[in-house]
Amino acid sequence: MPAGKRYEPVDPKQSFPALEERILERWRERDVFARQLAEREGAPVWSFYEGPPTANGRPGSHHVLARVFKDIYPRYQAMRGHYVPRKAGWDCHGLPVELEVEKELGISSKEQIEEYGIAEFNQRCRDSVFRYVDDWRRLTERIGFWVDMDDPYRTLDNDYIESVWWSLRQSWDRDRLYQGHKVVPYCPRCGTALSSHEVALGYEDQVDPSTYVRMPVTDPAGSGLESGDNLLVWTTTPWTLISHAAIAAGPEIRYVRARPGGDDPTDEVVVVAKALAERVLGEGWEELASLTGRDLEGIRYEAPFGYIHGEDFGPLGHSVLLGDFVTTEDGTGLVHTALAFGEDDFRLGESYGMTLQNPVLPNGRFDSRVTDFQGELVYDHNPEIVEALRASGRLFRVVDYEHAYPHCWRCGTALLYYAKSSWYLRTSEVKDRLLAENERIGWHPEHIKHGRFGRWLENNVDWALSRERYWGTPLPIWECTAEDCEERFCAGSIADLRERVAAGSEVPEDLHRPYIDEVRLRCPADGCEGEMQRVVETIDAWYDSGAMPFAQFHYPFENETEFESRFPADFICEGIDQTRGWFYSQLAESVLLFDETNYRNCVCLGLILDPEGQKMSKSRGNIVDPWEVLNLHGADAFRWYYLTSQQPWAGYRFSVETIGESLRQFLLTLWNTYGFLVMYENAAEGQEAGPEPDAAEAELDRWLVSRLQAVSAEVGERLDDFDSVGAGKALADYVDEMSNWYVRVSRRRFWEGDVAAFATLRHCLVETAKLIAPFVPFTADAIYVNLVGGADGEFGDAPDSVHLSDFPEPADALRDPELEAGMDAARRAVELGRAARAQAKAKMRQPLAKAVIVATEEERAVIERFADLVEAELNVKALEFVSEEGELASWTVKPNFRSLGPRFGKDVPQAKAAIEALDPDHARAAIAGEREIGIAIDGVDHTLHPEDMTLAMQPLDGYQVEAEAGRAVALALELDDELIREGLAREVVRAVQQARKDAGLEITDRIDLRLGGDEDLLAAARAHEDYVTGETLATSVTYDGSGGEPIEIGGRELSVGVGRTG
RNA sequence: GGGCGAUUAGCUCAGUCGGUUAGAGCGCGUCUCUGAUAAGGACGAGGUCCCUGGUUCGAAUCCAGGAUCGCCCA
Repeated sequence: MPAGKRYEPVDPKQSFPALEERILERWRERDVFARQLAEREGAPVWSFYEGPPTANGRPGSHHVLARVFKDIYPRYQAMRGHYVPRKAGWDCHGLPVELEVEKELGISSKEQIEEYGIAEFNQRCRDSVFRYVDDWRRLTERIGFWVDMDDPYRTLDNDYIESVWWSLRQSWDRDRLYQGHKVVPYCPRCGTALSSHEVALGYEDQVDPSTYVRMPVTDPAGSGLESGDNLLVWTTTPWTLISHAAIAAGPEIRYVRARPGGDDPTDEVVVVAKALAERVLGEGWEELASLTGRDLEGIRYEAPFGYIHGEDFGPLGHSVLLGDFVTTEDGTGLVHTALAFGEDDFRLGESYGMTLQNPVLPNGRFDSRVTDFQGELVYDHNPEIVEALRASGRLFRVVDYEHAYPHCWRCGTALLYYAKSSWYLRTSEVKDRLLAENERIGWHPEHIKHGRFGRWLENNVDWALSRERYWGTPLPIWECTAEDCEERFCAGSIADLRERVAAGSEVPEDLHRPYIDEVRLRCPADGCEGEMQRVVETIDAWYDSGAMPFAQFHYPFENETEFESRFPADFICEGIDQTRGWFYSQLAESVLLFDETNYRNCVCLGLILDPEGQKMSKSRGNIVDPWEVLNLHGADAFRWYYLTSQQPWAGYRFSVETIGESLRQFLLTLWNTYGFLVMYENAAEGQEAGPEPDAAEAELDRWLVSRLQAVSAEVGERLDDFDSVGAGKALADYVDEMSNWYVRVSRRRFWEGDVAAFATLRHCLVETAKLIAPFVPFTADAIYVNLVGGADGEFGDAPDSVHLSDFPEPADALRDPELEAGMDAARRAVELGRAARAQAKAKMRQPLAKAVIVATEEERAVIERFADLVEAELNVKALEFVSEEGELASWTVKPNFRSLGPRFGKDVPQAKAAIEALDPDHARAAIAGEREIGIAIDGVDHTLHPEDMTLAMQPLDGYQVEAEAGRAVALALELDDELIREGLAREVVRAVQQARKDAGLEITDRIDLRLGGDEDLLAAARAHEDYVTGETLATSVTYDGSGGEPIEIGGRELSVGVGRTG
């Protein structure tokens, strides 16, 4: 460090937003982000995947949260020497985009979209997804998120789509892409399936007939039932009974063969779950036999309606099957199953290989098989169907039942759960691999692994990939249109299409609908002359984003090395709501394609709430606009708040004010410490270079450097573990120690221009700037640039930005744990002394003769190292130690339960009593290992170990002392004339300093001092004239009272006149 | 309805694989210190660690049930 370096003056009233704008400008000018990347090229890659947002809305505070966490760890790892490329991305497809455009156009159905024109509609979608991209860029830069937004991946680009097609073709080749059926919420009026969030919009209460139906057994199949026994089933949608296919029973559920009770007992025999028997059969029901669901499997019975025959469903039609989904929460424990109208029903049928029968047309009306209700809306005829059951003697009971049922949010029609054909990815085939790879992911928080995410994976079902929509990646499957040909083709590249394109057709510029729909291919089947046409579906936009690990590089068509060097990612980070979204889609695709997870660590983020715990939303009007925070407090305050205030997945309750708090507590403290150093270093002219940190002599300096090593180690470990909260805590503690202890007790050394103090504080601040750089990149760089580069910006061999430097490595040689512990003890002694002063109402300015410190021998030794410090802080002339039991203190022995518990177990209370009754002197000797102590419990002798007890000093009653566990400080309160004079002299100094301040003098200005007023004060000032003039930089002093404002000091009057000299 | 999580001071949150006397910051009150500070320090008020049971010598911590809130899913 060159001698006499001058620094840019530091404005103690610095506006952080303005400072950050300056730093941003400097980053731009010097291209710091690009240089950080360039300098690390060739180093080990630390890979980050950016989960793409959609830019069709303005970014909000929750986006700032995500982007701050996406910044800190890559920034840190780059400083750790890794090459950390950060490629931005945009999610462009999907239903939300379409809905937004529909809203703009004032339309709300597929028919209307098609009428409007798919080409025009998609063009509008394309325009809409980048509508706010400039807002995103501005915000991203302003909050200091370093990500390459000049070369982002975009899911709508042809290259991206081609990579997605390649991946689908991979699954196609492995027979993992197939067409199947699925039960979906479906609006029969709009003719479309609804996504889950659309369904959630439309729940309404409605009343349905809660209907219990008898199904007489025809073949007990060895179950122990008899023919004619009635299986009881329950449904709230009687119209589905027409499609009744089977009954599901829970394999572990206990069922009873029983006679109903109630007012009107009959002889009939029914079968229900035992847990529900009383509710269904009434009080007084009679159990005839008990059996499990497993026993019931295979029983055949007569279905309530004959429109569809049992055998039409396959061999198991109209028989009892086992289903894990059956509960005894409601109904009868025997579940009416109609394959086409329920998720569970459908899957049960699938697992038993049943044949789907669906007598309901896509318009919600019965088909010709249902002769009595043909062409009628299904749910209009529940009453007639119930009546028909009554007439045939099958109705056991019917009551009104009110429940929430989903309706179409567009038209209000009650939805059907309806089996539709759809394209699937066979993810269930790789379920075990998904679970195994999940084990390898470092989840933050940990419980996601086996909780929310693990559970979800365990229940994995095949991914319903297709959507009958418009703005999305087209499903690249072509089908032959020839009558008898069932040939299908899955394109894995644009070249695939070019190779097969039929005469008169060509591959379009834009791979989206409707252009891709026009591409016809030659059918490859032997002897088939037909042409192939694309299926109409697009794919789930989640698949797009999940494809980013490879599609962002247009892999495998190019950039193979880039893909490989960055796969898998070391780190991803998104909102916790992505567990079933991006976290899943990526993992599923990577396991399908590469048999490996594509991310090693995942940090989950919670929700942003207002101070009342309400979700922030436009309609509530409680949104915190990120720009408001940025303009008022700055990005670093925002970042620091998010990164350190609490575990990020727990969610945040915040307001603009909350962030001001984090600014004051941390950034301002640091800034002031830094400003203090710069002010004094600039003031000390012609200073020499101070010693290197490893050559510091003063214990305080060595302490601050030692603590720096400890903090560097801690922060590094925490950040390695994605724990910004823990790291931030360590940093905040250190900054507090630096400011409120080191600087405060070292003020005199700075004042006197002690180069060692300058060097130490400068070194520690520069290193601290490096440590905080990933958290608060602006402030960190501001401090670093000034302290290292100085006013003339000469960096020598050092990098010209903190973000180009290496993260501090702790140096064990500079650590001194004993010193740290000693300082701790000294600080505690000071705290106790201050408390004692407050208790005694003895002002700090009044010097006291001595402080008596009660401490053990070991503590005494360490505190004595800092005796001067403690004396100065307590303003006492001397320290005295009491370490023997005596007039001030007594010993007490306390049991250590941690050690006693495992050994004594139930007898701990007795051991406790025995220990507390010990003679303290004996206990001390035992702890010192000088003698053994035995205690007897229930006639058994035990020897106590030294760690079984702790010794504490207890101040004796009757002394004005402050005490905490084992320590105490007492103050001598008697004052003699000399002490009083000294106290008064200090009062005078304080008054003069105030006068200097009021007169607007610089701290280095020399003054002529004129004092007048109370004789005692003047006498005290005279007696300590060197002290008074030295402290106040007075070159001359008179006591004639001429001029100056009178000031009142403890009932005495003092007039102070100050005038700048020369 | 299911899964997951949360519940600790007026507010925002810590609380180390169970150790007996539960902490911090902010806010509030009293005092104090101050030529780095938008600050610092001391003291004080403020707690049924959501409730009920259980396990244990010992529970904010572990288990079960319940309540409330939130997220995800239906």
